[in-house]
Amino acid sequence: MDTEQRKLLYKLAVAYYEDGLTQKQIGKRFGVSRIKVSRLLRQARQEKIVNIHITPVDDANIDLERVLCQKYGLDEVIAVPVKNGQAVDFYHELGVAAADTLQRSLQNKEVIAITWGRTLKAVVNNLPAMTKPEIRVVQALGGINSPDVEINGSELARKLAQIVGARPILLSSPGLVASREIRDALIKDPQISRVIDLAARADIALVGVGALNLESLARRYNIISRDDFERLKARDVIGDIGLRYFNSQGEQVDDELHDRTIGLDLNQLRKVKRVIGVTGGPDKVESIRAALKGKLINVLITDDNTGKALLENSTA
Amino acid sequence: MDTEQRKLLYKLAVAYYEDGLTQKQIGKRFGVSRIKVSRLLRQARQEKIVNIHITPVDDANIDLERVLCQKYGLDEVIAVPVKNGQAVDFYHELGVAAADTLQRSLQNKEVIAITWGRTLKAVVNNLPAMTKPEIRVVQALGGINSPDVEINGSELARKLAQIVGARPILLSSPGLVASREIRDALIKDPQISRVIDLAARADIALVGVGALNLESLARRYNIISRDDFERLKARDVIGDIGLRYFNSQGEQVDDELHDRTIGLDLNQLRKVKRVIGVTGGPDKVESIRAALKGKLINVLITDDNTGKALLENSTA
DNA sequence: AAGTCAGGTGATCATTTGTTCACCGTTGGA
DNA sequence: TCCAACGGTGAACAAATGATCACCTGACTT
Repeated sequence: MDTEQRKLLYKLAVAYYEDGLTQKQIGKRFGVSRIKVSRLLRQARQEKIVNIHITPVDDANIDLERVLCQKYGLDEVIAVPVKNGQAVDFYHELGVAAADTLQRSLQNKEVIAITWGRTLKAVVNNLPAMTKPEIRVVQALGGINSPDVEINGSELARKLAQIVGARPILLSSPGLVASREIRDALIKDPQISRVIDLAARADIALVGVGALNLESLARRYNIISRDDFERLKARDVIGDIGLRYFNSQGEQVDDELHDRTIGLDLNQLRKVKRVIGVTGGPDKVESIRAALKGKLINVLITDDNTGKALLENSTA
Repeated sequence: MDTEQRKLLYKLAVAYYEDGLTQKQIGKRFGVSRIKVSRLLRQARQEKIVNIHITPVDDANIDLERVLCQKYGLDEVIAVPVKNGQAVDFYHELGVAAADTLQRSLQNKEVIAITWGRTLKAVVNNLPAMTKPEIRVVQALGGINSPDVEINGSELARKLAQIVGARPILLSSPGLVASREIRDALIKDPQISRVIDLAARADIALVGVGALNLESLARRYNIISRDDFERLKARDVIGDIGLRYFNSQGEQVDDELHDRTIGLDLNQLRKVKRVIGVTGGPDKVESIRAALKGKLINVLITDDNTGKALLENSTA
């Protein structure tokens, strides 16, 4: 390119980026039409006369997060650094990161749906107190019988609401019942159906991701029976979100369990604009991958080891 | 600042500047309001997380030009490099630079006013041919008797118009007459007054700057008499633009010469949005400085030596 | 010599961005 | 305990910017 031209681009760039003039002002000053200034400035960027450099923060996982974001089409990924695999720290770290992200997402009048699990408990416990009375916290899955009452959906929703200063909206029913008939009966109750409808319209959903294996709480706490477990396995189920089971493509699997579950289903969840999935661990990699493939989650909060594993291709 | 906060700023900056997302999209993705994205991006710039660097062009005068621009509140300054003080090259170089600037300023239907002089001749001679029939070139000062006919305003206006492919509008009168009465009579002629009126409404004025000294063409060609010269000197006149004389503050000086001159006066000139002054040389420094102080010129095209001299403070 | 195609132009319109304002919650002090 | 000042917030508005379109010009082809 012409030296004169380069010089002009330089001058325009200085006027725009350093002196902060508007394109119109620059056009007037240099006797060029406003639109031409716009084009010349673009050219200056293309010609690398203007360089925009972003100082990287010293966090090794930034790249990992970005690549994951792109690979799975996510809105945001946070991969917290976990040196050793210590369990206590692990949940805490995930909880802190998720709490931060959740807090940032809160304005004043959202509807937040929440499921259950150890990770979500950590999220709730790391959230600072707020006063947001117009926010509603909705329990997205019925109650769970577990030794640790604090991971129960009702308890989590209640506590989250309390911390946020919001109104809790709870599901007064179990998450899983013995038969389809019972489920149907419960669902007819407006007290229940209304809550689920509200959860389906949530602005934000805070969910964990379960794996279908012997370590999973659902199995360890006998929430699903051994028969259920085996049957799901046979149907290539790989994990769940809120007891809604999916296969390796993140598709909802048609099983009678589905008809005994009371809570948000996966198709409803997919419609929520911001689904924050907080989860990690070696045994969960494949179920997380499936959930991501199925676009069940928009924001993934996990640890770096899990993140790295997700970058590699599925072994299945 | 918080590391988490820095990380967020980094992510937003990458999304905005590298991935080219809009602030609205980023807000949606990160669960933050659009307006907040705008504020955070500004913060990222303040915190130097985002650095905008402009590659300097290898032209030593860029800084000089910029400083001059600021010091005198000009729109633009071009200081062409002149190693040796060779006269021929000097006018040619100034002409090339001015022609480039003028050309850039031309759209399609401007009115260009032009005065006279050696420098302007060089400008016109370095302009490439164009076809802009809607442009009008107006002679801003009546004719001058000089040995070199090509520096005469009529000739310059005619030639400029021809090269641009535009319509010339000439002043059929001398630039300086013997008495106020003659001037008044000529001015009454609509043929003449209309031209001056048009010049006063010009979009662009192309002018030289004269010094009031013995080297000046006005004196050498005896355009102004020895008496005129001495009288002006006594009135602290320091230079002229188009035979309109001004003092060291660039203010028009009240002298009878003024009433014998036919052409644009300084107050009219000042109203033209884009006055391109093409001029330079050691003997002209102080008169250029005065013209700049008086805001008679918006765009200065000169040589680097003159530019440097203008940076220093007046000796007067 | 006429046609046509590419490149560049400004006008117009739509989008994006920044600014201003009123509001709210918090904090620090009386 | 109350009040006032403050910082932060989004809504509404204004400004700036980018995208699209139709047009023109100049160069090359037929």
